[in-house]
Amino acid sequence: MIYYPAMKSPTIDIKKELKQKGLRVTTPREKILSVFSAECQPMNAESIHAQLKSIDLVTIYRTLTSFEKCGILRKVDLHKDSTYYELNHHHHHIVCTSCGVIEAFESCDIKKLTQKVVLQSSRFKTIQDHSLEFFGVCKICLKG
Amino acid sequence: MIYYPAMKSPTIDIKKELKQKGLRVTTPREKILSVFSAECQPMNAESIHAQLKSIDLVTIYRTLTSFEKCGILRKVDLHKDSTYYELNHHHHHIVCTSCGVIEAFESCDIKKLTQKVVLQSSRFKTIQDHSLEFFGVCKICLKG
DNA sequence: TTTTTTGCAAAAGGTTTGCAACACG
DNA sequence: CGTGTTGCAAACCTTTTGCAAAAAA
Repeated sequence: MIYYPAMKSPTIDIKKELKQKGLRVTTPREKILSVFSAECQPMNAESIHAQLKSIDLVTIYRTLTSFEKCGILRKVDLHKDSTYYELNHHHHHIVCTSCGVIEAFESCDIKKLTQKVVLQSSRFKTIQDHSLEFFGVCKICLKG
Repeated sequence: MIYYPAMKSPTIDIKKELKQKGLRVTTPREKILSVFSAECQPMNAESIHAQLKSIDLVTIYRTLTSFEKCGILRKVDLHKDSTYYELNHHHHHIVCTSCGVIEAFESCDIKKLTQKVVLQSSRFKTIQDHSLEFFGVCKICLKG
């Protein structure tokens, strides 16, 4: 999966981050968070396991779940078969529906839209989060 | 899954719609499209099968895939375990992260944002589609 | 009649669960 | 020491594939 990030890999104090989120510091958790910190791109359980073969796949699934619950990671929907996670920064993606290349971008000014949506909604008073992904055909595929 | 639609169920000429999209008119396809037309909400293979027990689950999967390819349906990501599809109208959702209730809305003015994104992108010149879902806690859950 | 679609059985792929051994705090 | 976490095996659930029979054009 070719991926063009919107920003450089963040510097994370792994141990500190885990403690802050109320998680015990264990070797698998440190290693898995390190991978996300270094790669800064969406990853599924299998792609992490490929880099950390000594860690059981089951542990990776459990770690991803607990990281998501405590807010370290977030799920991303890229219209792929498995669940992808990434560091919980505010950014979005453009996915090429032909070759699958992904480009990230940070700017996303949908405050106004969010406000409008809340005003129109009878059941929601506030909104915590949103997912926004664009799908198109990249320049290279357009030419081919 | 409680669902509040943004619009009334559309009136669809099932046979015509199938032919228009270049699909053969078969009983399973007519029935499955009827379900979407009547319910007007996101559904997965299992929920359709629950209503159409005489149709094999495999046929439902294959039908959903072909409906998506020809543009009758689109995938929606609701952060659930299975793949949900809905009629390919332009609308979005607010999902309650506590009880799972879903509210749909139609207005979505992100043309400007889309243009901005394309201008900033070095790899994409146009964008065909976007997914936009909001996540929050509904009023009822807030009180509970 | 030719081509596509369906149903059944079986397999595949991703993810979860049970439980004993182990490690963190 | 007590509780949370890991690894292994096995189960589970959703989705896909192969193939012969049935149906559409």
